Amino acid sequence: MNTPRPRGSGRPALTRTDGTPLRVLVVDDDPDLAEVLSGALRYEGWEVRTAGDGVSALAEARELLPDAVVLDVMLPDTDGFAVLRSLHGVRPDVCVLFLTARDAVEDRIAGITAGGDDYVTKPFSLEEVVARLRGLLRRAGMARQLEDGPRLTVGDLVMDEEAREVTRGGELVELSRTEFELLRLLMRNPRRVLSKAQILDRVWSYDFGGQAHVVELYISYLRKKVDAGREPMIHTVRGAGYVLKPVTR
Amino acid sequence: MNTPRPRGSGRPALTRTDGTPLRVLVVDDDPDLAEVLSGALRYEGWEVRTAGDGVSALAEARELLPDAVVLDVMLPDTDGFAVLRSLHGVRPDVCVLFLTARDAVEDRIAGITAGGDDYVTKPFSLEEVVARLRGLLRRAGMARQLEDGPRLTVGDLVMDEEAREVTRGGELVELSRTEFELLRLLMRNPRRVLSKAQILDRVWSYDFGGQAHVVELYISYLRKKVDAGREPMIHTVRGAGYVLKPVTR
DNA sequence: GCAACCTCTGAGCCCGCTCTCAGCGCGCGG
DNA sequence: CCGCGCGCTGAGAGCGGGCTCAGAGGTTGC
Repeated sequence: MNTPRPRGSGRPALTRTDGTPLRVLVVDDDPDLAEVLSGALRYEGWEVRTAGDGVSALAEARELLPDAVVLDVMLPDTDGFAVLRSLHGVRPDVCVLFLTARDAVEDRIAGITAGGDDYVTKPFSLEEVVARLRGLLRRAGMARQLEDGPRLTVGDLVMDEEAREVTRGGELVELSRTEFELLRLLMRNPRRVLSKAQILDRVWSYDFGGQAHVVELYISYLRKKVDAGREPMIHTVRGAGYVLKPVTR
Repeated sequence: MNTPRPRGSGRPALTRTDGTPLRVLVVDDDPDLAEVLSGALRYEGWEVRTAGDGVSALAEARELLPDAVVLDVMLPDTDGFAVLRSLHGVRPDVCVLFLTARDAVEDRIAGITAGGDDYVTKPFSLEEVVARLRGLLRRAGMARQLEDGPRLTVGDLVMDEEAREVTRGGELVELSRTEFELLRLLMRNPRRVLSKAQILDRVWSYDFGGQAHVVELYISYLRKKVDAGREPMIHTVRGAGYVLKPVTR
């Protein structure tokens, strides 16, 4: 069996119920942003294509028949509503994740997302986009691997993404938003060393100007809450980064 | 058995007694509104089609043989009541939910709805449409899952949707209309974090221009009535939204 | 026509979260 | 064994999310 594993991932490719990889179309008029997004999604196992405006998005969509679309609301030509309608015309069950500026007309977003669709405000972190997209797919029951539910488990550490709840050994661990996203990244990459730069890229929004120092800080917060008094699961690899490992005994 | 689960909700798909998904036809001449409605209904597990006028509505109906129809009374070509008559010709037991302007001729509506059908006045909230439609289906005994009755239970919190009655620990909790709808949304998504935007989309009418601030306000109202003095069930997840959870002990 | 209620707006406050800075420990290389 | 630098952590400032109160406008019912 020769399933072409997407580059980089280490994770098995996301596949649909028929075994073919999940397809996503990224639509944004900023080519840099589109590139970053498509890179991250490819890394996650998606088959990705991009478009820069509404018209070419539709053309691509007709050809690709994507399972999901990441769609900037502000496009040079069309408006989000029209694109959405056309997309649903091409494929009624397509999942759409909107990208929108924070103070952009939120009222218009309200309503667009009324179905199963979702949105993320700029500036966003890659982890957030990836997680939302996974959420959409899971709820749509499209991906094989995701059908077991929104649970993430490493050792006795369990994360329920929908309830935003984390427990270790059955005990509830309360986390802030950033702590939660950092831990999610670690849990989705167990036993793999992640550099501070990688972490910064995925957990913090792309326009974050600060130093990699915050990563250390948040790792220390996580340790206090997750490892507190217990056998540590978060390990420092000096000069390389951090790893999350289940306790081996 | 491989029934393709329609997108949405993590709720089981709405199915008819023979196991196939419930079918609904949405008829409205405003394509944006039709899109929003069909999105929401698909999310709820319906198989949806749309039409923009009376003639194509009939054509679609003959093909789809829908279990229910969401029907704007004001159509460009025919009037809603003529469509209704024809629909009943296609399928006598079809459920119809009318959409109508507030000051429309209420007496005519009243006459129609005597037959078991229902109506909602514009502007409406999606939760309202969805709930009414569920009510129709339940009364018609068409959906499998709904046969157990209009009761919604989370912990010691119980909602009777038809009687519009809520009790916590046996004590009656009196709620205003908006409070009721907000709580219903929360109760239909227990243990799942809902963002303020999501809540706004579903509980407030689609033309609501205001800020997400109202959601906070109504959450605080709900807390005073539902959580008053008791172990809290409504929880804030900072930067993410709100969750309703049964008290864990 | 009045009273009660409901809904929403705006302002102000509080507090949790995020991040900066600084100092210290400790591992590692010399 | 010493010194440097990476990593850890405590303190604290600033910010912004979220809560509450007060009140205006609208609607319903008497």
